Order: sequence, then C-alpha cells, then structure tokens
Amino acid sequence: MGGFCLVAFSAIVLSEGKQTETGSNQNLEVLRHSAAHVMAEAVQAIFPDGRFGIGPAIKDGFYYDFDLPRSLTPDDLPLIEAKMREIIAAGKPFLRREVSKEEARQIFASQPYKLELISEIPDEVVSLYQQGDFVDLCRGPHVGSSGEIKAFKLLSVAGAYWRGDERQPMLQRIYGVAFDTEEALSEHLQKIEEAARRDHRKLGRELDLFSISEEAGPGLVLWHPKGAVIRRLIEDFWKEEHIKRGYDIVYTPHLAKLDLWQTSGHWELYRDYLYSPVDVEGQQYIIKPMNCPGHILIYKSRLRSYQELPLRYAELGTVYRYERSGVMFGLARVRGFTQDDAHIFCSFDQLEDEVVGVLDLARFMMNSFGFTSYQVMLSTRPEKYAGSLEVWEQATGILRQALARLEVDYDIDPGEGVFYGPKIDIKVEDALGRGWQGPTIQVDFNLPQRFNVTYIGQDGKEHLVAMVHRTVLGSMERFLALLLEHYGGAFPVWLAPFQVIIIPVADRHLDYARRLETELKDEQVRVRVDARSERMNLKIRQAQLDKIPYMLVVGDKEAAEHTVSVRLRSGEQSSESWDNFKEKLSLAIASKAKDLGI
RNA sequence: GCCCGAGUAGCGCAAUGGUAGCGCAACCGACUUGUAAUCGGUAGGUUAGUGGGUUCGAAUCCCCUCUCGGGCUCCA
Repeated sequence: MGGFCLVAFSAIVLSEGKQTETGSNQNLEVLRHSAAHVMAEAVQAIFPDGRFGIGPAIKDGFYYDFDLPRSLTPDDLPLIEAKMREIIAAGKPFLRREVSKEEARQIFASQPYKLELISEIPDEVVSLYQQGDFVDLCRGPHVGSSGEIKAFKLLSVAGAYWRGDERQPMLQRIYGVAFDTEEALSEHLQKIEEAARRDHRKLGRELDLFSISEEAGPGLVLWHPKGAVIRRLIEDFWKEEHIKRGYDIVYTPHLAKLDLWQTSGHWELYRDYLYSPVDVEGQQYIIKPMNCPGHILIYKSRLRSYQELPLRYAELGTVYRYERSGVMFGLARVRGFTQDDAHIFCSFDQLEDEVVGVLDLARFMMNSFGFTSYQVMLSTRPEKYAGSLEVWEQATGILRQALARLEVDYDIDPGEGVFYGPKIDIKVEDALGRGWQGPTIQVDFNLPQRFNVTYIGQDGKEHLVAMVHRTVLGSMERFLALLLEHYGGAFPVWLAPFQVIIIPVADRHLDYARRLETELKDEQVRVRVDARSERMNLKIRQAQLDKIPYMLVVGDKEAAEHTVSVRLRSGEQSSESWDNFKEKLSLAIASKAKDLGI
C-alpha cells in the first residue's frame, strides 16, 4: 500500500462522511495513526522548520516521513520519544475540522508536500486534525486525546523517497510500534528478539552452514560442508520427485553467446541485471541470468511432434544477476543463485493440466519441508505487456481455473504480472514476517515467438508452443534461508546435517561408540562419535548448540546391556535398546517426521 | 543506486586523542568424567583498505573506497 494514498484518499472518504467500521483491529490502527501524529508534533517541536510528508499506520505500528534541516541519528529517537511522552501526558485532544482547499493551502503554505497532496484531492473540502500545535491534513479518524496512546516505541530511522519514487527527494522516516497495552508491546518486542535469534544469517554462521566472503564478493555464497549436506538432500529429493512427475533433467552451460540473449530479449529488456560480456575469440559471451534459452535450444535441437508434448525440462540451474548494492540480503537475495527451474513446452490445450500439475507439485514441496502457511498470489496483466489482450485473458483464466481445481485460496495482485504473461507466486514468510517469493509459475507468450518454438500438430502444420517457466522451491539459497528461519536451525531429522552424535562417557567406551557408529553409517545415517578427550557435559552442550536431533550417551551400563541413553535436542531423555532406537530412527527419517518421535 | 548507522583476533564485545584488552573458539598439557561450559598454560590484531588528511601523537577527528546492518527504490 502506498502510504501517500492514505492521506490523499483520506479527505475523499471524509467528505462522504463515512466512518463506520469499528473493531479492535480498527481501533489499533487508529491508535497507531494517532501515535504518528504525536510523533510528528514532537518532531515539529524539535525542528520547527521541518517539512512533513505522510504518516500512516502500518502493521504493528506507524511511521512518519520528514524533511529536516539535518539528518536524524538513532540518538535522536530517545529525545523524540521523551517529547512524545510529554505530549501524551498533556492529554491533548485531537480536533477535527473541515476547511476549503483554499484555506488549507494557506495553512500549509510552508509545507510543499502537503500542498502537493491538497492539489491532488478532487473535493473542494478537506479535513484537518489538530492536537496541540500540530495540524495535519488527514482523513482520520483519531483517538480522542493524545492521552489515549500508552504503549509505543520508536524503532529506527531510515531514508524513504517521497511517494516511493527514487527521482523524488529522500525524506527521513521514523518507524515506531504501538499497542494498546504495555504487555502487548513488550510481547511484540520479544517477538522481534526471537526473530533475531532465528535470523538465517546468524544461524548460518553459528551452525557453520555457509558464508559470504568479502574476498569472493558480496552476494556470492560459499556453501560449507554442513550447508552443502542440506542442499544435497533438498536437491536429491527434488530430482527424485521431478522424475516421478514426468520431468526430464537437463544441464545447460553457464556462459552463452550474447546473440542468444539478444534473441531472447534479455539483452534489451533485462540489461540492468546482466554482467558485462566477455570476449571469447572475438565473440561476445555473457554469463547466464536465466535458464530458459538453454532449455529452448534443447527443445529446438530437432523438430517436435505434438505427440511428444508436454515436454518438461528441469534443471538446478545456477544463474548470475547483477543486484544493486544495498539490496542483497543474506541468502535471500544474492547475485549468484541456483534456481530449481523447469520449462514446460506444451500445447495451449494442455496448459491448464500442466499448471495444475505444477501447483500440486509446489504444494507438495511446501508441505514436505514443513511450510504450512504461505500466500498464493495471482498476478494479472501489467500496463506494458507482450501478446494480445485475448491471449492474456485466456491464460489468466487458465491460471484461475487451475487454482480453483485445486481449491487453493489466493489473492490477486493486479497488474503485477510479468510483461510476457500472467503468473502465480507463492510467498513464504521469514522470521520477521517478511514475505519472500518461493515457488512461481509463469506463462510465457514472448519467448516461444522470439525463438519460434513450435511443434508439428496433428494437422501437419507448425504451431507455437505454450511455455511455462516455474520453480517449486524458488532458489536453493533463498529456500535454505526460509527453511533455517522456519525451523530456527533445528531441522527435522531427514534434513539435519548430523542426525546422531554418539557421546562416550569415558574413553573406555569408545569401542562401543565406534561399533554403533559403524552400524548407523552402514544404514546411511549421518552420525559421528565425539571422541575428544573432553567432559561429557561439554560435548552435550555443544551438540545442543549444534541442534543435533539425537545424542546417544554411552557408558558402562549401555555397553553391558547393548542399549543407548537417548537425549533429544529438546532435552528429553530415555533409555532404549539399540535395535529399538535404530528402528525408531529409521522410521523418523523415512517418514520425514517433523518431531523426533522418541 | 539512495538515506542513516556500523566495521577492533575466527565469533561476541571493551578501549572516544596518549602507539589495543576481555570472554568464547584455536593450540599445548593435566583430568576419564553419567545428561547444557573441568583446570592450567600458549599463541593470535600494522583496529575493513599495503587509501588520503588533521595532530607531537589517531582504533578514536575529517575525506575517499569497500563491506555489513536498518529502510527506500528495484526484484523475469
């Protein structure tokens, strides 16, 4: 939601005199919006010459954008907070009044941003809210008095372009959170702390899964052995499932002639994301940003009959894209990443079944990895688009139909489709509730035409194929980030880099420990013995920190009775006969169980 | 790319103008331990940059560059 709309539309709604809905969510939103006004008043008191942008309520809180004579630093926040508390303690009433636009222009004569907003309001009457010395152009509603705002905290300052447009001046935005009780506030702050503990960047280092080295370059991921184990398991599972579902696995080169990317249109339309060409014997090549042209060339390596369709080419394809500095984010947004890509070539008649198949696969993948809540978005035709309106309508209808057939709940993202076709995106949330695009299903009307990708139909004539680009995880990098945050690093057994660690009580128990290790290794279990001459307590602690699912403590008793003392990373303990444990373990692994089942 | 902040040993941090210190980790040694940190010792940094400046003196102040973090923009 563009913040400025809130204000711009506010007066419209007001002039109709409609403020009907009530309810606690609504009340919280009002409270947060009022907190934004109080913050603006505080900032005005500190910076009398400040210019004001907009200040809406957002999820959990509010922000306000300012244009101030100097930069704000985090040190300013406590000062502004203190001023806000004064305003709150004073219990200033929020006064609403309606004035003509002309009058409003006089009131906001020194406020260029407000004047801009006023000029875009179609009505002749606008509404103002005032508390203390601060007057704002605003639809409202607001709380009765600043005294009603109790639990709030300012979190951060950030730059934000006026109206979200990078050609416009950059304002300073202060973010805050507000709740109706102190308890709710501190609960929320605790949630933020918990999210920081689940941050995949932190867990990645702590669990020794991956790193991003300044020496290699930003946005380029180094997968450490334990991270690589998880990736390998994901990839193996992915490949197996794709083969089951009629995909062919292919490989394509990482470098290809520039001409190919000119044909595909990427050179023209996607150039900002491409790395500079390299010269190979006088020919220009670029490193691939996408896998599609490669798959198309495989398709086009010979004439195709309708009888072969659909053809589904899948590749764990590593691509490189230039991302502007400042947009990289851990594993979730990088410059080199491996997509779990596939391209489906089919006839238009087959499109719906194919989309259903992909949707079902995406859902299966999400469930297999434990993601139970995700958001499905259908993105429709943008303003700039390739192909005819009619084809777009038809394809969008097919996507809708596919969603309906699988009874998937979804939201519509109007105009957010790619220029070459409509798409379905699945968004997964990270620990802080930020949504990341994982699986995506995109219909393409553009590439088949550009590359003349055809098949010979029953009628003996050439027909253009329908093409679907799709991922069912997204990319290995982003998917690992989401998995890490989802599980807080405590992976289900089937994905855990180490599934079992054997901890001998004393050195004399090493032989027994080794015997167990060998048996488990024979069954492909990822196991090791902690044979260091350290105290058992230390080994347990470290295994806990490593979030290893099963710790087997073995001493005299176990060796004598052929048992193991099982400690789960949850802290639960039990004594099990060796065979019994092995059976439960293999069951937990095979069933991809989310809990440890002992 | 833009705004703000930060960068000190592998990690977490201290030292705010007087030539760097702590904890964990690492290494060595002792201990052989029953469910989340045994004890002792050793070594490790030209303070992001084989950048520039101010100063008698810079981790500390200023400029440039790089990287990271919070946002904005972008995200086929």
